[in-house]
Amino acid sequence: MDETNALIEQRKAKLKALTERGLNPFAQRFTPSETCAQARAAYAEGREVALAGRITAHRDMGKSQFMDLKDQSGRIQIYAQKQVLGDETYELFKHLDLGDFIGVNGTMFTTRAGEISVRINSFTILTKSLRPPPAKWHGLEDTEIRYRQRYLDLLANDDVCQVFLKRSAIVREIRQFLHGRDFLEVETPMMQAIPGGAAAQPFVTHHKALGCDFYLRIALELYLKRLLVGGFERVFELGRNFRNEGISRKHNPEFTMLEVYQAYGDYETMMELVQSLVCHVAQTVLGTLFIEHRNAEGQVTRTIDLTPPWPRVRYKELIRERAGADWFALSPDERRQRATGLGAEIAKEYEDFEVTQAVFEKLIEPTLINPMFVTHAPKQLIPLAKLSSDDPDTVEVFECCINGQEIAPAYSEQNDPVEQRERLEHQAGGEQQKLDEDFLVALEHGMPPAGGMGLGIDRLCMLLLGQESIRDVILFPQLRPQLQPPAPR
RNA sequence: GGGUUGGUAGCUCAGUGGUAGAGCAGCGGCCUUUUAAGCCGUUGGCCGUGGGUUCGAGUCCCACCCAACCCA
Repeated sequence: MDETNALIEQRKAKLKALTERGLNPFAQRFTPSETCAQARAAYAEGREVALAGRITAHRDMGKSQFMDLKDQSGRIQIYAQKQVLGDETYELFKHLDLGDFIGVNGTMFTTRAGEISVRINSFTILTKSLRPPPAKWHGLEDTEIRYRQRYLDLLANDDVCQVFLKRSAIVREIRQFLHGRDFLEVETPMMQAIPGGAAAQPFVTHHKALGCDFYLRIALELYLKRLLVGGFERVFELGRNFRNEGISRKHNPEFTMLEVYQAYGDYETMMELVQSLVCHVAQTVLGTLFIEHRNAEGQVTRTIDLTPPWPRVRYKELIRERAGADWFALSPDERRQRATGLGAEIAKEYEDFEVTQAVFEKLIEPTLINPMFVTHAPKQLIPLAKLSSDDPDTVEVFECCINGQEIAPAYSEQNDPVEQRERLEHQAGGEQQKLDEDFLVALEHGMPPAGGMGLGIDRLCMLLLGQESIRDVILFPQLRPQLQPPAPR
C-alpha cells in the first residue's frame, strides 16, 4: 500500500499524459462483439472482431507489438503494427501497461507459430491501471496478499479462479437438485434474539431503534422447523451462519450451511437425500464420483470414492471397533483412562459421554475418508432429535463423514414439545435466557414428523475441489483487520 | 491462548556480524509473426515495527504486529 512507489508514479504520469492528450483513460463504453474464447472458437482468417479485456503480457518487437488480452472466458493474442496504427497511435499502444483494460477492433489471423491472433486496426483505453499486477510466472504466492486482496489472487492464479467457478456451480447444482424434488427455498432471520439450533458462541450486535441486542444466527434449524409447523412440507435454506469461535484450517467465523427439512420423512429419508445430492453435484460439476486430492507437487495424496450406497455404522459399534469391544462396559474413570491412552486429549470437565465423543472426533473421524453414515449417536449429544425406538440411549440421527470431516448431520426431528422442552432445558443448564420459548410454542401447535439435514457447503467444496484449507474455498476468508479504515470526512 | 516457520525491490526469492543482491516486471535503446521472445543499458530498498548488544546488525538478543502450519 505504498503510495510513493515509483511504479505507481510512472503509471499516474501516463494517466496524466493521456488526459492531457484529450483521451479518457476510463472510457464510458465499449461493446465487444464476442468473448476472447468465442473469437478463438469461431476463427476465420480475416474475420473482424471487437474484443475487450485486460492486458496480461507484452512482447515488444520494435515496429510491432504482441500483447495478451484476457477476459473471463480466456486469453487471445493481439498484434499491432506501426504501419497500420500510424506513429502516434502506435506509440500510445506501445506504452500501455500490464493490467490496463482495452477494447480492440481488428481482424483475425494466425501467426507463423500457429497462434490465433487479432491484428489491431484501432483500440480504446477502457481503464488505466495504476498499480502493477502481481507476477507473471510464479503467480501470487504470499498467502496474506492472496486472502486480503483476493482479486489479485484471481487475476494471477487461474487454478484459484477455477475453484471459485466450481464452487458457484456446486451451489447452483444443489439448488437445482432440491428444486427438482419440490423443495421450497426460504430465507429466515440472520439476526435473532435467541440464537438456537446448535451449541456455539454467537456474535452479538445491537439494534439502535429497538434498543436491544441481537445475535447473528448459529444455525438455521429452529426457524425452518417453524415453517414445517406452518404447513410448508419441504423447505431448505442455503445461507451464512456465524460462530464466534476459533479460526482454523477447517473453521471460518462465517460459513455457509444448507439445511433441508422434509415432512413425513426421517433420518433414513435424509440418508438417501444427502447421498443422492452429493453424487448429483459431483457428477454434474466434476463429471466423476472419484475425487483426487493432490499435494503441491501434483501427486495424488488421497482418493475419495463417492460411489453409493454409502455404508452405515452405528456410533457405538464404531467406538467398540476402534476403542475396544468392552468400551461401554468400562467405568467412566476407566473410559477416561483408556481414551487418554489411545491419544485423545480429555479435559477434566468432560462428562462421560463427552469422553466417548472425544475418542470419536479425535481418533475415528479423521480416518473416515470415503463416505460413511455414523448413526445412532448418544442422545446427550443431540437434543433436537427423536429418541431411537430400539436403543433409547441414542437418537435417530446420522453424521455423514467424508474426507475425515463431519459434513452432514441429520435427524429424525424431535416433535414432541414436552420431551423437547425437557431436553433443551437440560442442555441450557438452567440458563433460561437460552430457551427459545416461541419455538417450543410452535411445537405445541404440532410439527409433522420430519427428517432434517444440514450440509456444510464450505467443507463439501473442500472435499470436492481438493482443497485442504477452508480459506481456499471462501473468497474472502476472515483475517485480522489490518487496513486502516478510511478517515472520516 | 501455546508451539513452529516465515515477513528483504511491484512479484518470486538469495543473502550466518563488515559496501543490500538475482530473475522477472518497470524505464531507455535495437529488432514488423513473437509467445517465459531475444540482445544492450538502467532505475528501484523504513530488510514487518520498536528497543537492545556491538566499532559495526538484514544477520545476534528482547518485545510487539501480521500470516501459515500444528496443538489447545
